[in-house]
Amino acid sequence: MARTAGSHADITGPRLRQAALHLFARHGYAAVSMRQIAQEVGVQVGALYNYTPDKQSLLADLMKGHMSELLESYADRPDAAPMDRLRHFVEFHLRFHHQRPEAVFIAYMELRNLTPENFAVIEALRRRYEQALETILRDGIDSGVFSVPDARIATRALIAMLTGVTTWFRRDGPLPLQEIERQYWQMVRKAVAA
Amino acid sequence: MARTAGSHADITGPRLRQAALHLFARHGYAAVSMRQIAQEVGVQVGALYNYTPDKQSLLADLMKGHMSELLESYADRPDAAPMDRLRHFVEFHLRFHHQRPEAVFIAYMELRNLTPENFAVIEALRRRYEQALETILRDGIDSGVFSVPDARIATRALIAMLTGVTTWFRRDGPLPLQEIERQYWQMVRKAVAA
DNA sequence: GTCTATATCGAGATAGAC
DNA sequence: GTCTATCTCGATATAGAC
Repeated sequence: MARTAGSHADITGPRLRQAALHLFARHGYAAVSMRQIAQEVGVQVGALYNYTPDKQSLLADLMKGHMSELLESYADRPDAAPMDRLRHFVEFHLRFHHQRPEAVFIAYMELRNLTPENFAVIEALRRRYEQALETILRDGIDSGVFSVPDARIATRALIAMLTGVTTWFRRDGPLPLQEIERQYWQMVRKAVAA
Repeated sequence: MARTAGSHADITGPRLRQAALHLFARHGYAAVSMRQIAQEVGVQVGALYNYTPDKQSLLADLMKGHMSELLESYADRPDAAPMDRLRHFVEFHLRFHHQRPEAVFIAYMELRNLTPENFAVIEALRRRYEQALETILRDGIDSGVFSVPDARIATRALIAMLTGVTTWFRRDGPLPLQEIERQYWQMVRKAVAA
């Protein structure tokens, strides 16, 4: 089974995605060139276009992949008590985002650089995720364990707070993730408690 | 007092800053060209360089101006009760940021596009502002009215939550700013209360 | 102070040989 | 599948006339 010299279909694809993720997160989509990405991957520019039709698709695919994975990974427990579901959401959110800081960063920094069509797709996925938290809050309000004037606003406030962790948390910093989880959970719990 | 035909020193300067603010916020620093800015201002590209040595300085000046204004506008009341000071901070933060959504957006989206020297300056200003809130929290912890495990982490959490408002709040939306203030204050107060 | 013209560079993307 | 070479375009920035 002779192969064409220099053929590496199975590894160049993933490497391209990884390099783009890394560079987009670090310098921003608009500031990164296909040439830079090619260098990081270790191929020439032309070769990249075997794996993506253009730069925009590269960004859109990264974001769609991230958001899809987020939604697939999250599993609500509609039968559990709202307080337990909220705690589960907070832990899930912090852990999931902690494991992919670059994808998270891109997902909310590069929305402006999506074409309108791609933006609509990402926005719909993001909205679905927010709905998950909003539902928990509404259920808790209905059963009297939570007290917030507007579940929609509280949802946005909590997600902004939780996602903000990725802007400063460092894996090799003084605090373990578990401690961050504990402290954020305290604040979230108290903020919405009845 | 004859003036050179086409001379508009006094208005082109401010217009340049305004156009850059608007375009950077909308499309991102790296995605905006000096040509676009010139078109928005209503002059040719070359004329812009009478007002800024280069594009980077334009960004840095906008950010420095914003952060300086933020720090100058905020006045703590160190003799007041921590709870009152916290409330004052929350209201100030929401109102100030509400009045300049574009500058706010740039201030935390374009940090990556600053040269290391400019970044250091902005970062120091940002740190000083965070310190203002952190001090309030520490004083409140000392006097027993607040209860959070770590004032530094709580500071970051609260600022992320409050600043997040600018990503979705619209002046012409269904909710007045006053209502937003009320709801966020409730959540902040409860989150850090003893 | 603004204009036109231009120098210099690097961008995204494609063609065709291997 | 990757390479080299290239097309086309637009970027930042500057020079010199008005």
